[in-house]
Amino acid sequence: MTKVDKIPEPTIKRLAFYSRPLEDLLESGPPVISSEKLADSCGVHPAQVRKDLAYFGEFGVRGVGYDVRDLLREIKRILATDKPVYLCIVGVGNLGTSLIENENFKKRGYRFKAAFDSDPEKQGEKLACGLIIEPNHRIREVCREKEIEIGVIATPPRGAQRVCDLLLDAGVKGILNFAPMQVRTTGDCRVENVDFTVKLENLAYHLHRLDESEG
Amino acid sequence: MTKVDKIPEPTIKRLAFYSRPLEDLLESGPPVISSEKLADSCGVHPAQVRKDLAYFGEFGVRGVGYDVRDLLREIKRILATDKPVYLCIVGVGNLGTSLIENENFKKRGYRFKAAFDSDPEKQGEKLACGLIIEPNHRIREVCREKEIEIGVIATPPRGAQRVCDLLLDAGVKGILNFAPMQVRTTGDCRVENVDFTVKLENLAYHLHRLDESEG
DNA sequence: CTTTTCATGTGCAAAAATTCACAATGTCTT
DNA sequence: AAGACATTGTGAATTTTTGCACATGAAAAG
Ligand SMILES: NC(=O)c1ccc[n+]([C@@H]2O[C@H](COP(=O)([O-])OP(=O)(O)OC[C@H]3O[C@@H](n4cnc5c(N)ncnc54)[C@H](O)[C@@H]3O)[C@@H](O)[C@H]2O)c1
Ligand SMILES: NC(=O)c1ccc[n+]([C@@H]2O[C@H](COP(=O)([O-])OP(=O)(O)OC[C@H]3O[C@@H](n4cnc5c(N)ncnc54)[C@H](O)[C@@H]3O)[C@@H](O)[C@H]2O)c1
Repeated sequence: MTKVDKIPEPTIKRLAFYSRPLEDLLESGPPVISSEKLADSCGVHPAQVRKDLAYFGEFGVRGVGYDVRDLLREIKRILATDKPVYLCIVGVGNLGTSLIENENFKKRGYRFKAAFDSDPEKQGEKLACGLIIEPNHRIREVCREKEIEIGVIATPPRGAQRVCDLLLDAGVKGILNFAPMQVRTTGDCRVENVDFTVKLENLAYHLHRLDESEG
Repeated sequence: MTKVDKIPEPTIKRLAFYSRPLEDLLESGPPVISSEKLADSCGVHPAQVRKDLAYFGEFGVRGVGYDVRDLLREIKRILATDKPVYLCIVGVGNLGTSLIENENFKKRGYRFKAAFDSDPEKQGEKLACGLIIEPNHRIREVCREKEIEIGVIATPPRGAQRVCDLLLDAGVKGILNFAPMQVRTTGDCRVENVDFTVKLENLAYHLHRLDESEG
């Protein structure tokens, strides 16, 4: 299907990145874009864009560029977001609620099909989206029943590993972890960690470097 | 100060990563840790840990390992998070509120010193942390007055670039951007983007790959 | 005091990722 | 129809990052 066996990990990240400006262009913009323009709006090198896309096929027209609509469709197909992806969330606190209510996920085909929380006070509560918060012991059954592929962890770090184990047991194939700790999984479940403080520490480091090189 | 001019970007990211298990160990664990153990709990290679740390000095003891307390202090010093870092947030919606209320930031020395929102309904509202939501036109004055170094953007993507420009004008040196779009800055202000859907798309891609290789 | 043990720090090799540079190939103009 | 032009797709060169392997040095054991 693809030109090489193993696609570089950074390429996958960038594909998702490319789709943002393409979505904007689709609504209001020229129907065609060059690798240079696309690279510009994503802050990468034009050759990088071409090489990334070339792993999966020849989507462009020489001398012209890429058809915005076609390219976006191809990228979505590659990333497997052309069909809905079913999610569940564990931990319906501040962050969890804001994730569920966020329109961005739905727009991109990610659907929350279930929500779990260990707090008995919250169980049974009906969310704006219509979901009812269920207890943790239902994770296995509900995930299997609703064919949930990805679990989102939005609990405090203390409970994260236990929740992770429950999700593994429920057969999810991917976990998006917001708790600031490393969770262990088996080989056939992939974890992506989202840690804002890592990004902040990155900023703090470079701010400081800037001061030094100035002085 | 450091052994080479340019520290690899991945090294900085990992330093932030290393600090989390160290914080846990500090509370309850042995006072010394080996590069192997530390690497294990972060999912990286032991030699990587040693090399990353070696850029900044010799923090370990041969035959023994690293003193947890010392190492954590060194890492915090390197990342410039040994002193408080002042933040402001623009866009106090679902996500913004959950960020402000999150204890994790405070624990690591990040302090929200101001909050802004363009919605007149929200302006003047007092948050749980004591901050009062101010209008955007106050960004410049307040940021300069309170010596805010980093701005957090939590507005819808449409307004993000405008907000970014205001923050630049206010003299912030770093921006943490949660809006799913690329914002443009001048050279002396660094941007870090947080985009959950990129991570989700990553997961979706690999889920699909897994299916393929199985079939 | 000497030997053994253990884990660091690091030069070097390998692997991965990025960028260059240009032939290939399409469109537009005359 | 031919030439000018623009931009892709890609092999090669370069840069960056990772991992190996072992000398080095500190502590513990004998
Ligand atoms: N809020 C943020 O902006 C933010 C930012 C970065 C990281 N995080 C991380 O995300 C996680 C959630 O943050 P939050 O602000 O929503 O916290 P929160 O305290 O508001 O919500 C946590 C929720 O998880 C539930 N919970 C606790 N243990 C559970 C378990 N074992 N199983 C199921 N549910 C459980 C609680 O009942 C609560 O509803 C934390 O780990 C936090 O560090 C949050
Ligand atoms: N909520 C999430 O979990 C989540 C996840 C991923 C990304 N995001 C992104 O984060 C951003 C905020 O998300 P949210 O869920 O909090 O949205 P929200 O609609 O709840 O809040 C947005 C807030 O920004 C304010 N605002 C709008 N334009 C502004 C401007 N120009 N200046 C100042 N304030 C302005 C609004 O008044 C509102 O209070 C969005 O870009 C969203 O895509 C959110």
